[in-house]
Order: sequence, then structure tokens, then C-alpha cells
Amino acid sequence: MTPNQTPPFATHRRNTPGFRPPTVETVAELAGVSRQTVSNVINAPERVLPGTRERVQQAIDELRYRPNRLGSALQSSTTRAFAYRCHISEDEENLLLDRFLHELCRAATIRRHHIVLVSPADIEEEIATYDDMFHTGAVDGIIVSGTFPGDRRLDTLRGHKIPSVSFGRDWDHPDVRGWVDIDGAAGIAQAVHHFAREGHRAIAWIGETHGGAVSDRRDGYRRAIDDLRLARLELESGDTIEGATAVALIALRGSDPPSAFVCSTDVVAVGCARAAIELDLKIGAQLGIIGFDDTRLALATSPQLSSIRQPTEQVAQLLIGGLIEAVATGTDMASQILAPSLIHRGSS
Amino acid sequence: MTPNQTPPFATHRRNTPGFRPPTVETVAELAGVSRQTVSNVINAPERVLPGTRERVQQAIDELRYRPNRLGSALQSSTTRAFAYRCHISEDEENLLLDRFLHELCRAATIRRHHIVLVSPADIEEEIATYDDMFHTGAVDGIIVSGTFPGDRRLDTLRGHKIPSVSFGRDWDHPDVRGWVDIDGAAGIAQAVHHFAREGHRAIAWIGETHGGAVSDRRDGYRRAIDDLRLARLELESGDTIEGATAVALIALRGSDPPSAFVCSTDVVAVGCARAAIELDLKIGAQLGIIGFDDTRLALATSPQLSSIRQPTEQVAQLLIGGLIEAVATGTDMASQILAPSLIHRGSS
DNA sequence: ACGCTTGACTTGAACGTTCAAATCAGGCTA
DNA sequence: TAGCCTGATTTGAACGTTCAAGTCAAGCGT
Repeated sequence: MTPNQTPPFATHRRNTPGFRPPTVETVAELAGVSRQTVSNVINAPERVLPGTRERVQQAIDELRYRPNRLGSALQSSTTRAFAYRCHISEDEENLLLDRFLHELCRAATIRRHHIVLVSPADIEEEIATYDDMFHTGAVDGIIVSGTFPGDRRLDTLRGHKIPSVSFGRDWDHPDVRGWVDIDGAAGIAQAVHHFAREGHRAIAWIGETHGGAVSDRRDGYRRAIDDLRLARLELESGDTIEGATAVALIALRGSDPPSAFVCSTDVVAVGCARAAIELDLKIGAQLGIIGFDDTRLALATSPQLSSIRQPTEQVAQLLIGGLIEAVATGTDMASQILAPSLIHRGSS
Repeated sequence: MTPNQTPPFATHRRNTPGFRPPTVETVAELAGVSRQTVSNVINAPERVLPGTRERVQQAIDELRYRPNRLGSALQSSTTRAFAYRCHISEDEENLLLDRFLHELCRAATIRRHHIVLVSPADIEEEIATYDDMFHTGAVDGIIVSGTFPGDRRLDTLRGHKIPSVSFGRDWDHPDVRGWVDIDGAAGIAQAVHHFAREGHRAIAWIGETHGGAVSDRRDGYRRAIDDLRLARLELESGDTIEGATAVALIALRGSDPPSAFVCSTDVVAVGCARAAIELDLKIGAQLGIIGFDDTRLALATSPQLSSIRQPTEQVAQLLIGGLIEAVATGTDMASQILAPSLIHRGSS
């Protein structure tokens, strides 16, 4: 008669007033068949006689029965959900990652899966969270984004045999499976060649160069400049509007100022645009600017900025498909590099 | 011997090679106690003798045991997860909603809950999805955002007795519980008074006026203008950069042009900024602009735009707290209206 | 008519947890 | 010392599902 433990959380069961949602059992009773037959009507209809099937279906409709996900998840150890880290607000590049998240969510929905967000404070906690989410059965797999050299996340996930995919290559083990990435170098090279065709000779690279994706982009700049036998001009600005403005101003005021900026991100591009305004240079006509990511920032300047767009929708679809496959088969998806595309606007 | 139904999804159980994660049972065995004692050590330690407790804890640590969420969720009909609609990419105002989502996620994490994203195609599907997610046990409650007059979502959720909260008031039933909103009218009024103090006399409202939040903001404009005994000048521009630019240009070129724009959103404000650039008006000195939402767009112009900032972090925390409470007690949270704050930058 | 196969359906068990009821030992009172 | 209470711990059952094994009747060939 011990008053046993108070429930840790909800004192009422779903739909308080004694009402219980229908279960397979309820449906079975109404249709005059057994549990399993109801289950079969739902999951393997061909295995039940058309007459019975119809009778059961009718009961299902009448009771508005919907299979309880917790029951079937427990039984199958499968939740049809993936974890994704919701990056810290107001930071670096997350305008792009927000777009990616939307696409991810849509792609998941199409495949009848869900995205569960986590928001760990740092990488250590992130890894621990993934481990926890997977091993406690909350999700079937993990979607990682924003990988960088030295990133321990992918390694650890593989080590723990947790199904996972990433938007961003494994910089330390490029041959490994399980990721989709954008060919940033090719995108930037395209931008450089575009400027060259327009007659620019002093084409500068500006941005942050610390990190996997951006240094890849920088390499694309170097390759293209070398191919064209032009002079390299690389400016390190960090990934802030203010930093980019300051660095661009110095360069533009110097002898041999660049006539075009190829930028590591849209944030940097906006910084360059502000520098142009300060010096009364006409963006586009007098100073070329091409950004990266094609975020909404690129639309805010006047004229709007050309930018290199990542095919986030395709990335999301590939990753979701790959992860579903990985969960089902235990084999990581084949890695892929996709080409970005240059969106032409007024600044180039 | 019928080869019974093939599993609908995963052929392997978690951690394929015969390895099974530890369960209460495993731990109990190692510690030489029963299931329930292990459960008690975790959920109600005061109920078990210190000696036993320690022994069990040791077994838990040794096996790295972590309670399976599906098991306890099934038992308690509680998932510690809430559904949130991930709005369609590249649309209207979702720079703000993205920020809100991040805050929501953080607030949920702090309370040891999760956000599950859904992405329905339209409102009908959204309602159906909420219903499904709740009744199949996927989530304990729903977080709605972006309410508008005539919005059937809140009504329906209440009707179905689904625990829910919303960012945005119930426009049709303002006295109802369960929402948190921003006093947009007060924010805009603050902006108008700010301009008036700076000597502006021709202060225009520009933006979209169709919809709950924005028409509330517009009302704030009217109230403030009337209080100041100034002339109303309202411009309908839609919520796009291009639309705002076009409308602002017409107004600025007309007789009696406004000297300051109070904007329904940052998108509109950026549109006004572009109009100013086109007419060679110095933003701030010659043309005042104040945006709404304080998104990253406001940082992209030169000078940067003053904007009215919504306390999204506080909203998120209140909503998460309120929803947890609502799930536990069955009572909707008390509704609240919070004040936004004007962030001063170069444009005012 | 017997055994064998086939197909439709049912029953038992299990997924991992926690609530509720039962057990059991120790201490206290009468 | 019998009876009762108390508190620690165990056992049984249930959450809702689906897999695996079982039953049962009909159809077939010999």
C-alpha cells in the first residue's frame, strides 16, 4: 500500500477525462478479428483477405485509429527521426544553415521522417548529445553540418557506429563515405573567371581563411588566378561586416587597388559593399563584388550582390536519403561533391 | 512457419552485431537487485537505502546504462518533445522566426525537452500534422507561431484539447490563454516619437498592413502620429524589398515627401534604404529609417538600420515554460504581451 | 481416407520502462 | 509473543506495437 512514486512529469495520461485513444485491440474488437490482423491490414495488406481487409479498414476509419508511434518505435527500435544541431543564433554563417535546415526538414517530411533539434553548448557536448540521442532511442541517426579540419564529430560517430551523414566533407579523411559537400573552389574559380572575362585584372580574395570550407574556396581563387596568370591578392578579414569593410578600405585606398573582390561569404561581401559606398565607388561598374552562399544579405545592398549559391535543397535530399539508407543497411552513403552556381546580380 | 511480414523499415536492431545496450534488467542483475530498484535509484533515489543506491549507481556507471526513452515514453505517454512548424524557406519574415527557433531550441534544451520540426505545405496540413503528432504520441504539445486574424490553428488545437502555446496572440479571441506576443504598436509608437524628438515632422508608415502583427504595428503608428498631432502618411508596399523601394521612391519624389520612414519590417526598411541610395539621400541625416525585427538585414546597409527588436529569447523561454506547465496540469498558460525595444543605429 | 501443403488468421512473447500491488524483515506495542 | 506498522525491495502488469510461432480449415494428390 506504499503510495508509490509520483510520476516524474505528467500526472494525467493523454486526453485526461478517462478517454483512451483507440488501439489495435480496440479496432480488432470492433472488426471481429485479432490484433495482428489489424496490424497486417496496415503494414502488409496483401496478407489479408479483401473482405476482412475492408471490414478492418472500416473499423479503423470509424474509430479514427492511428497507430501509436511509441509502441511501434519501441518494438522496432526505430523512430523515423534524425537529430540535427541547431546552431547558435546570431553567429557566423547560419543564414545558410538556416536555409539548409528548412530544406532538411522538407526532405525529411517527404520521406516521412522528422528532424529533432538539439542545441549543445560546444562540440564536446554536441558529441555527447548525439551519443545520448541515439543510444536512448530518441533518433535513428545524426545529421552533422559545418565540418572543419580536426573536427572530431564524424570520427566519433563512426567509432560509435552511429548512423550519420554530414553536410561538409570529412576534411581529415576525404575518402571516407557519408558526406555531401559543395565544391567551393570551383564556385570561386568560376567567379574569378567571370571577373576576368569582364576585363578585371586586379581581382582580390577577401575573407576568413581559417576553416575547411573557406580555405577550400581560397584555394579555388589561387588556382583560377594562377591559370589566368594574374597576380594574387589575398586579404584576411575575418567573417564580419566590420572587419571586411576595414580591410577592403585599406586595400582600395592603397596603390594598386583591386577592381574586384571575390569574397569568402556574403557577410564579407556586404562589408566590401559598405567600403565601396564609403569611397563613392559604384558597385558593379567601378568595383566588382561576388559573395558566397546567396543569403538574404546579398539582396540588401544596392545594387544587389552577385553570389555563389549552394544547392542546399539537393544536399538536404541526398543526405536524408543517404541517412535513411544507412540506418536500414548499416552502410554509409557514397560521398558526393556538388557544384555551386553563380547568381548574377548588379555587383558583377 | 509462415515467413511473417518483413520489417517495414530497419532490418537490424540498434547496434547490429548481437550487442544489446544495457537495460534496467541488466543493471539490476549486476547490482544484485530488481528492476524496480534500479528504476527507483534513477527516479526516486530517496526511496532506496544509501548502500543499495550506491551499489546500483556503480552498476549503472560500469555498464554506461542510460534509460531508453521509448520505453519510458510508452509507459508514461510522455515524450518531452514539442512540435514546431519550420516555415517555408525564403519567405516573408522568417529571418525573425529562425532566430526564434534557435531560442526555442535552447530554451527547450534547458528544460530537458526537444523540438521536433514539421513542415506541412499549408495551414490545413499543418493542423492535421499537429493532430497526428500529438495523438500518435510523437510530441506532448505544439508551439505555434505567426498567428493572424482568422487563424484556425489555435481554435482547433484547443478544441482537440491538445496542449499548445503560440508566439502571436489569438487575434480573434484576445482574452484566451496560451500565447505570448510583442506589443508591436508600442514599438512603432516609440519609433515615431523618437523621430519626432529628432525634429521630423513628415513621418511616414510604410509596409504591409495585411495580417495581425503588422496591422497592430500600423495602429501604433496612427496612435503616435495622432498624439503628436502630425499628419498621417501611410504607404502600402507589401513585404518585399522591391515593393518597398518602388513605393518609397514615389513618395520621396512627390510633393511633401516624408523625412522619415517607420517600417513594418526590416525587409521594407531595406527597400527604403535602397530608395534613399537611388536618390542620393544620406540615410540618417537626410532620411530617417527604422525597421522592425532587428534581423541581420538591418546590418547590411550603410549606415546600418535602427530597428525594433523583439525579445525572442524571453518569448521562447516563456512559451516553453508555459507549455511544459500546460502538459503537466492541463491548464493553458497566462497570456502575456512583452515590450520590444528600439535599437539605435545610423539610420535614425 | 490419409497425409501434406497452403493460406488466413490467432496467440504468445517481446521491446524497456514504471505503476501498483505484493512480499518480507525488523521494530514496536499491547 | 502475537499482532501491527513501517519501510525496503520484489513481482506482476501494463503502455501499444509487431515478430514468431501456432492453430485451423480447405484443397490437393495418392
